Amino acid sequence: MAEKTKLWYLQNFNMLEGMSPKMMMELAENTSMQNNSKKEIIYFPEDASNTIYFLKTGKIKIYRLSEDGKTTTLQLLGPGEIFGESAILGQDTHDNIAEVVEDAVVCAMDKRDFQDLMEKSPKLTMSVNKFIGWRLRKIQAHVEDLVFKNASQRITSFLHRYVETFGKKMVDGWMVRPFLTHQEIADLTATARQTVNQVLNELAERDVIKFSRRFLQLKGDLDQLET
Amino acid sequence: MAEKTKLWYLQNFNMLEGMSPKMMMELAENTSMQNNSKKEIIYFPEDASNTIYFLKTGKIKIYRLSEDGKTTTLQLLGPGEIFGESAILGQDTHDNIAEVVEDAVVCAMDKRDFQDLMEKSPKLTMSVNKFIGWRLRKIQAHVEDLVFKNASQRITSFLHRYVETFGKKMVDGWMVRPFLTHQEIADLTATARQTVNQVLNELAERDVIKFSRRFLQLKGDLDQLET
DNA sequence: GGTTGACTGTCATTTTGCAGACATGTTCGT
DNA sequence: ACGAACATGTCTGCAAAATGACAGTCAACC
Repeated sequence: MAEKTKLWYLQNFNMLEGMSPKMMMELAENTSMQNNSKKEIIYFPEDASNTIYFLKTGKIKIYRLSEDGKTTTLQLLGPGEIFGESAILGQDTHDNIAEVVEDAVVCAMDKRDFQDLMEKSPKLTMSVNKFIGWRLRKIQAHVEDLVFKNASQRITSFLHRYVETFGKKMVDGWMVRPFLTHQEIADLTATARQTVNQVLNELAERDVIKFSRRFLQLKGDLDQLET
Repeated sequence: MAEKTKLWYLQNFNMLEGMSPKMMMELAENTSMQNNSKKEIIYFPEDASNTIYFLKTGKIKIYRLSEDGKTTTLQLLGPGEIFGESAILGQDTHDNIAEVVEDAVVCAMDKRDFQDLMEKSPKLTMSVNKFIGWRLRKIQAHVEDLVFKNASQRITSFLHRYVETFGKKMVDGWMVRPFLTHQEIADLTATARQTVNQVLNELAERDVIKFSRRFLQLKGDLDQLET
């Protein structure tokens, strides 16, 4: 495959910013690409974690199941994010599930290759550390939300983050498309489907948002979605 | 100070296992020791994170406050654990509070020194990654507990972990001393003080445990503390 | 050794949001 | 164009636990 195309794999990843072109080439050389469509599972818990993934386009969710079949989503990832990082954190199996939420292009790299590169480049190591730290903060904030906020606050502030991350700014507010199902939002916020529905309709009532299955529109400013 | 004493600083840290003696000397050289007594704060959020800490003896809790003064404890750390790791994860401030729960000996090392050593030793880097991965798993399990378990299950399984980690095995069960206050347990399990009291008394009723302010005794096997 | 402050034990009260049930609406495949 | 599968809207009851209030206990420190 043409080198240019290979390099394209690795564009738009914050984590790799500032790496030397030579390094990037080497990385790209070891990377392969796959197309995954909605509902495909990338890995299960107990699967060997030999691979680290770069999400080029689409959305992936990382979630967990309880014994009695309930679901909670730990993270919703968009373009530019990395997942399956347990591979480079010295763990040989995954402990959660990665599933495609929205058709995705994923770049995969063997953990050994990546670790070799890390040994050669302290700069890469630093970037990885930074990324992990950022991930750690995010999940701590998640805990904080679960403990301090009630159901509807969790839903509202999730919407805030969601619109901020995935939305497009318009003259009169924000637009996100496509949107998630109520059940998906419930799993992300540790609430019940019915509660999500209720809160969403309340917000629509107050004319803060407008939504349907395929889009969500925020009228006006992001900070209406507070508390 | 005598080199032997310096080296003592760094014994019993899983993370440092398998490091070369030379490396250990270098690490020890850059380490200083401090005694901290109960209720002392080691760092606050927004404090610059220039230091990484090794907990030699005692207990430290890492916690967060909400705007309206509520508390939740993210982690309770015992001898052999590391904290303040955000320093090596490329973040320049802390985002939570580290407080001494039980008189502690803490070894402190400047993050720059530590990072220099990491650059020299890929082995150390690997260990650090492993440690971070482990920390990440722990907090993900915490989230899972919060979402899937109810208050009394959280309290019981916290007791399980607590006894396992800090208790001494006896002929007829386990003993932990000193014990935590009900409020501290409440903060760790995201429950109310009164609920902790209730659950504890229930367990005592069923003759599974016996406790007072200063100790907790588990009669028989750990797996009585399940679900 | 008595007073102060922290911790424990136990109520009654109130709230939140989950669960179940079911109707309606939408999408997609054939 | 039809029906199955999936998604949304809405109601009702219920239960877990937080909250608030207060009495009893313990320990430490003048």
